[in-house]
Amino acid sequence: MSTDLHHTPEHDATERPAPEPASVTASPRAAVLHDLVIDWFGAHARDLPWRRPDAGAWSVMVSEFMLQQTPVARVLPVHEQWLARWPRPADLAAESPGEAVRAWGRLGYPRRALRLHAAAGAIAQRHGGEVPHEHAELLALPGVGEYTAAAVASFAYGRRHTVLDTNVRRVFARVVTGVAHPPNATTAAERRTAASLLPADEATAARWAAATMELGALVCTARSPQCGQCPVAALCAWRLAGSPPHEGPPRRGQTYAGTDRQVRGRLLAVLRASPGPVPQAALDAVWHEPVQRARALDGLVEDGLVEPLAHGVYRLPA
DNA sequence: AAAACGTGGCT
DNA sequence: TAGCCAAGTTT
Repeated sequence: MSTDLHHTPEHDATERPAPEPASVTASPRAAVLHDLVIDWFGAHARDLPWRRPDAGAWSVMVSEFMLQQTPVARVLPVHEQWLARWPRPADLAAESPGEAVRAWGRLGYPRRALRLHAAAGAIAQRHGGEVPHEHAELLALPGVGEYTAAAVASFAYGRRHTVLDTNVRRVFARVVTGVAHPPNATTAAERRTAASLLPADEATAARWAAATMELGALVCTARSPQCGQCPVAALCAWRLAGSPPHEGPPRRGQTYAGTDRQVRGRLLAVLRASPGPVPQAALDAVWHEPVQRARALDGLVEDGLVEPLAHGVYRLPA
């Protein structure tokens, strides 16, 4: 079946200080896979602002923060506004965190705005204003986890990293493992698969990362995969197995209505809409239940998303 | 390691 | 309609 797709483990550049193994001979099937997906990418990749030749590392980094759990279509306009307003990390760092939260708009998970603002500050202070090249340095920035560090290093600087996001995980689950969906949490086996398939050549690896992600986003989608358009349908383990349905525990579901998250969202929406401080009464109006409302507001203050002023007045953090 | 953390479009 | 899903990170 697909066993020879992953018989030549290579090292992820995540372990960069260690000597890079001389180009291990990739299996012929892996090489074919690389070519098919990368060629497909060349013909079908979307023209996204953060992928253009003139896009800098900062543009890439802003996009990666915004794209965490948020669809491309919603990110596009906000990303454009951010880059126009804050063309460099130092520009954002010079603003108040509250302005970052306000400009985040309705992208969701506004703590990302706070973390991106803090990351910009760290970049301005510790990295001379330039987005760092090293995976470890990126990982040390607030809001940057394993995925985002690899994505920025790979997409912005062409470095060799396993970029394992939900799209890539799904592509590998199907093409390599032969199942409909990846596990709920990333496993060591998935990391091994990704590492074994990572092209030895740095530039090719970066291209492969973007290409597999795009394939998952456009063709090998979660709901209704377009296998008829897939460049690797002929060697996809899942297809060859007859496209069996998902087995095992139900996929991660999220409840929202009635949760603290919903209340937080409403409270913050009021704060964002107001240019200045907001009286308690305006916040009280968003949710009927006082205990939950107070808990949500406390949480926002705790997170640094809201700043309490004297006598029951609140605002976005200055 | 499980759960919290927003928002909106699609089926 | 109700649930699924979207380039995850943090605690």
